[in-house]
Amino acid sequence: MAGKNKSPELNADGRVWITTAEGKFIGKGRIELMEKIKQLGSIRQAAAAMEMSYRQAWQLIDDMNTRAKTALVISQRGGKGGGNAVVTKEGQAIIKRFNSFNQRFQKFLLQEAKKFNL
Amino acid sequence: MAGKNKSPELNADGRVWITTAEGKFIGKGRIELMEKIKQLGSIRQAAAAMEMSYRQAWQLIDDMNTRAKTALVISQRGGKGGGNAVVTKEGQAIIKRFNSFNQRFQKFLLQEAKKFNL
DNA sequence: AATCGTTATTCCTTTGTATGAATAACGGGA
DNA sequence: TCCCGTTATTCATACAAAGGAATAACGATT
Repeated sequence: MAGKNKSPELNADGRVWITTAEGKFIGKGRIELMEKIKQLGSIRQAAAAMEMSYRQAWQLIDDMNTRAKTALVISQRGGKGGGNAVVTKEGQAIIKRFNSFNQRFQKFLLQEAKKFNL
Repeated sequence: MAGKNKSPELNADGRVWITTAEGKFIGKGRIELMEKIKQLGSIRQAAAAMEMSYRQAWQLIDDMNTRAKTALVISQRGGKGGGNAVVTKEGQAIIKRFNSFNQRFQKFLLQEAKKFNL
């Protein structure tokens, strides 16, 4: 019965996100999704790139857009290529905002991790 | 009123936890559970105090104990009061460790929140 | 020996979440 | 006009997480 290998080496981890009064608003996943949309110009292709269902991707976008003062992603159907999606400048602003916030958080975690296994 | 707030009341939030090589190990919920056990001396009463099912509480304790190199909570059945549970000194050490880690994180979040609504 | 309240464990049901399928709408281009 | 790939939306289902119920084991106290 080979006993389970105990892992005494502890590490610091965590997640951060941006909230509104209604609760969790934007985290790592939605940021990645918006970045993929910016790259690929399509919700469907962005979802595929993240191995996420189109349905879920669309719901995330929809939730973001309805809660934000100004839409973060604008999409159109029909036309060249069948349709497309673009990240608005408000969307790009919040991407930057979250990423710098998250970068500072990652540095914080690194500092904390050092304190752990002294 | 507050300054030029385009997006209304955005806030910084997040969670931190301690991991082992096997993944997430201890977060806010398990710490609270251990603190309640320390207070009340009983897994069942601790679970009730947190409005958590005994079943889940027991599973959390079991997972913690099997993964830690030394048990964090020791329990006995039978005897005075029907049984009891105590937090070991290793358990108390990790409670302290997490709480100070988390306190520094809360300060970090407060700093970040200030940057949000400039 | 019987009682008591807790720990320890299993089983079944419920609830919540994620996924896939299917379909309509759309508009540029062949 | 028809075709194409995408957006937009609904429906049913599969899977996971969570909870309650039920039961056995335990040992001090009576």
